Amino acid sequence: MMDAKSPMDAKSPMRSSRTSIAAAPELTAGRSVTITDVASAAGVSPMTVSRVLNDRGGASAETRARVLEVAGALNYRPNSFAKNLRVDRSKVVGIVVPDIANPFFPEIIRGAELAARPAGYTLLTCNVVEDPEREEEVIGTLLERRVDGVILCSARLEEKRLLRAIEGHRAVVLINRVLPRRIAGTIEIDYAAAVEALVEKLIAQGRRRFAFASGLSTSYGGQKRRSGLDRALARHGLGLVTEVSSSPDLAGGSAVGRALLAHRGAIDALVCYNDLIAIGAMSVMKGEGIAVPEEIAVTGCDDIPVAAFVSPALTTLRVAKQDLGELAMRMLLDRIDGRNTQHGILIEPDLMARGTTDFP
Amino acid sequence: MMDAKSPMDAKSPMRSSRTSIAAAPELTAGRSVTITDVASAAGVSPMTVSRVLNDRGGASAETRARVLEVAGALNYRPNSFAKNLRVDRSKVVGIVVPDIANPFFPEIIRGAELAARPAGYTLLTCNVVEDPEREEEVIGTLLERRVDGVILCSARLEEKRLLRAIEGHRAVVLINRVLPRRIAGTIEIDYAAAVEALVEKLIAQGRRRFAFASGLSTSYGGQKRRSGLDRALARHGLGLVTEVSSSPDLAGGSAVGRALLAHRGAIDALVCYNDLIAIGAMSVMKGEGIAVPEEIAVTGCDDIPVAAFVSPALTTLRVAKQDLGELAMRMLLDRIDGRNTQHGILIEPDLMARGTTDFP
DNA sequence: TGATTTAACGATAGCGTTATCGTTCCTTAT
DNA sequence: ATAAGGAACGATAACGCTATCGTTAAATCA
Repeated sequence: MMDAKSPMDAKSPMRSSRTSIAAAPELTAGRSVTITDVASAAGVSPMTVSRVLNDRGGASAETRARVLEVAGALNYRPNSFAKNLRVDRSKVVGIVVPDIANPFFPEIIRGAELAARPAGYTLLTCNVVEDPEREEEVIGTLLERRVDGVILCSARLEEKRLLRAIEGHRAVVLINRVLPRRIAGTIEIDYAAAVEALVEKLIAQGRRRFAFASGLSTSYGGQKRRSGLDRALARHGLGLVTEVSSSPDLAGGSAVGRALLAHRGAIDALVCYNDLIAIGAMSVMKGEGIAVPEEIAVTGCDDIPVAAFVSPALTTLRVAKQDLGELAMRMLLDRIDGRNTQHGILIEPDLMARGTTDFP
Repeated sequence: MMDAKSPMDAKSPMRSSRTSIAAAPELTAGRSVTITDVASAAGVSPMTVSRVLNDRGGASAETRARVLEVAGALNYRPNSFAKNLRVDRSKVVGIVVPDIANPFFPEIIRGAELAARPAGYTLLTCNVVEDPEREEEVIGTLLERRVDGVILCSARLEEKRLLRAIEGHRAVVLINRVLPRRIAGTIEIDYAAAVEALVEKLIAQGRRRFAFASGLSTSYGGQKRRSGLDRALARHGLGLVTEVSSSPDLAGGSAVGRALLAHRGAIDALVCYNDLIAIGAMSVMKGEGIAVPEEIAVTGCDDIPVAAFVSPALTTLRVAKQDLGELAMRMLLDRIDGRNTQHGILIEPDLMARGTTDFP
C-alpha cells in the first residue's frame, strides 16, 4: 500500500507547507523521522499511525486527519526495510536483461514497469551484459534483496544452473525460454513460424541463395529462428549458403558484413538474428557498393525504433515489446499472488515489410 | 560486505554439494533460512555466525570453517532487510533517467554499474519517461527504499521542487544540472563550447542559414547548446533561421523534419539537440529528396551507437557516456562516504566528423 | 435495564540482523 | 605464583514496523 504511493499523498494536502501542528521543519540532518515520532507528535500510539497510513480503518475521522497532517508536516517516509522485514514482502520485482544497450529490452522494461506501478511494485532492472556468470550472480543478489519475483529475459544460463539459481525465488517468469509450469511462467515469441513465413516471401520474390546471421550460438531464440529458416528452405529444396555467428549488436553486424564480403555474388538474401546485426551488416555492405535490396535483400528481427529510420528502411519482424513486458509482469504478479493459471504463452511477431526487401 | 558477493563464496566451496554436515536439502518451500538456523546447526551463537560471514574476525579457524560449511549446505542467504534496518545502510544506489529507451542513457547506466559493483553496491535504475511528476515521485520512492544515494540524469524538475525532492537523501549527484556543492555533486557536459566549435566548422565550410532542433524546451542541456550556437552565429553576424522544439526521440525528429519542409531552400544546416532527432529528421528529408549533406548539413549530439551506421553517417558530438557513468558513480560513492571533494566537473565532447557534413 | 456487540484505540511482541558489553579461558609478563 | 592481557565466544537489546490481542467506552439489542 504505502510503497509506491503513500495514501497520504492521495487524500491529504501533505506537501502543503501551510500545516503547522508540529514545528520541526529542518531536522532532516540526523536521524530520519519514524512512525513513533509521528505518533507522539499527534498524541496517539504508533499502531494508530500505522493503521491510518495503511488505510486499515479503525481510526476516527478526526484522528485520521490529525495523523495525516502531522505525518505531512514532518515529511514522514515509512522505512521500507522495517516494513518489509515485518511483512516479509518487498513490493519489488526484478527484471534481468542480457544487455540494456540493446534497444529491444528497454521497451520490454517500460512495459513491465507500466504494469508494475499500478500494483504498487517497484521494478529493479539488472543488466548482465550477456554474461552467464553475472546472470547467476545477479539472480542470487535479487534473492538476498528479497524481491517478490523475477522476470528473466533471454536467460543464457544452462538449464541446471538456471534451476539452481531461481530456486528460492517466490515467483519467476521467463521470456524466450521454457521451464515447467510449476517452476516458472514462460512467454515465447514464435520466431520459428515468423521467420518461416518471412523466408517464404523472400523465396516467392525469387531469392534463392540465403545467408543467416545467427547471433550468439547459445541463444535459444537463435535456434528457433534457424529452424523456421530451415523449414522454409527445405520446402523448396534449398540449402543455406552460409551461417555467420556474432554478438547481437551493431559491432557484431559489422563483423557479419565483413565476413559476407567473401561470399559476394553467392548470396542474394541475408536473414539476421536481430535488427542491430542487420543494420551493422548493411552499413558495411553499402560501404562496399553492394545494393540493398537489389543485390542482396536484408531482414532483421525485433523492429527496434531505428529500424524504420535507416535507409533503405529495414524489413523486420515486429515484436510488441511493450505489450510483452506488460504481459510478463502481469503473469509474474499473478504468480506472486499464488495464481499460476497462464503459462506457455506464444507471441506472434508481425512482418514489417520495408525497403530492404522488395516485396510487392 | 555480504551484500554483493558473500565472502563465503570467495573463501570456501559453498556451492559444492559434497558437504553433509546438516542434511536439509529441500526445505526451501516454507520459511527461508536464517542466521539462527545456521547457528544452531553449527553449534554456535548467531553472533558468531554473523562475525564469520562478515569477516569481522573473532572466530577460530575451525569455527569459521564449520560455519561456512553449514551456511553453504543450508544455502543460507542473509536477509538484506534485517541487515539494512540494523546497519541503516542499503548498499543500493538509484539512478534516475528521463527515458531508458533513449540509447544515450543505457551506456551511462552501464558505466555507473561498472563502478558500483566492485564497491558492493547494487544499482536501481528508474525510468521516468520524461515526466517531472513521475520524477518527483520516483525520487521519493527511492527515499523510502532507503537507497544510500541517487544519480539524477538530466533532471527536468523545476529547482524548488527538485530541492524538496532530494532533501533527505544521503548523497546526490546530478548529470547535466547544477546545484551547490553542499547539496549535490554535479557533472556537466560542455555542450555550449562543443556546439560553438561545431558551428564554427559549419560556417567555415560555407554554411550560413542555420536551423536548430532544440528538443524539449525545459531541457537545461538544450539551453546550453543554444547558447553555444548563438555565440558562433553572432561572431559571424548570422542569425538563426528557425528553431523547432520536439521530444528528443525519433518521432520528434520526424516532426522536426516535416516542420522544416516549409523552410526548404531557406536553410543549409540543421543542428540537432541529439542524434535521435537528427536521424528522425534526416529520414523525412531523404524521403522528400533533400540531399544530405549537399543541400543541408545535419549534426547530432551524443554519438549513440547507431549514429555511425545510418547513411550518410551522422556527424555528432561524442560524449564518453560510459566514462561519464563511472565518474558519476565514483563521485556519488565518495559523497556517501562523506567525502565531497569533487564537484563541478565539466566534460568536453569530441567532434565526430562524418558524412552528414562535408568537412575537409 | 442489563447483556452484547462494535468501534477505537493501546500494549506487547517479534520479523532477522548486528553493536555492545559481558563472560570464559588461555597466554604471557612480572 | 599472580596479575594482566587478549582471544573466542555468548547474551542482550535494538533498528522501525505491524499482527495480534487486550482494553475501554459507546452503541445496539433483548
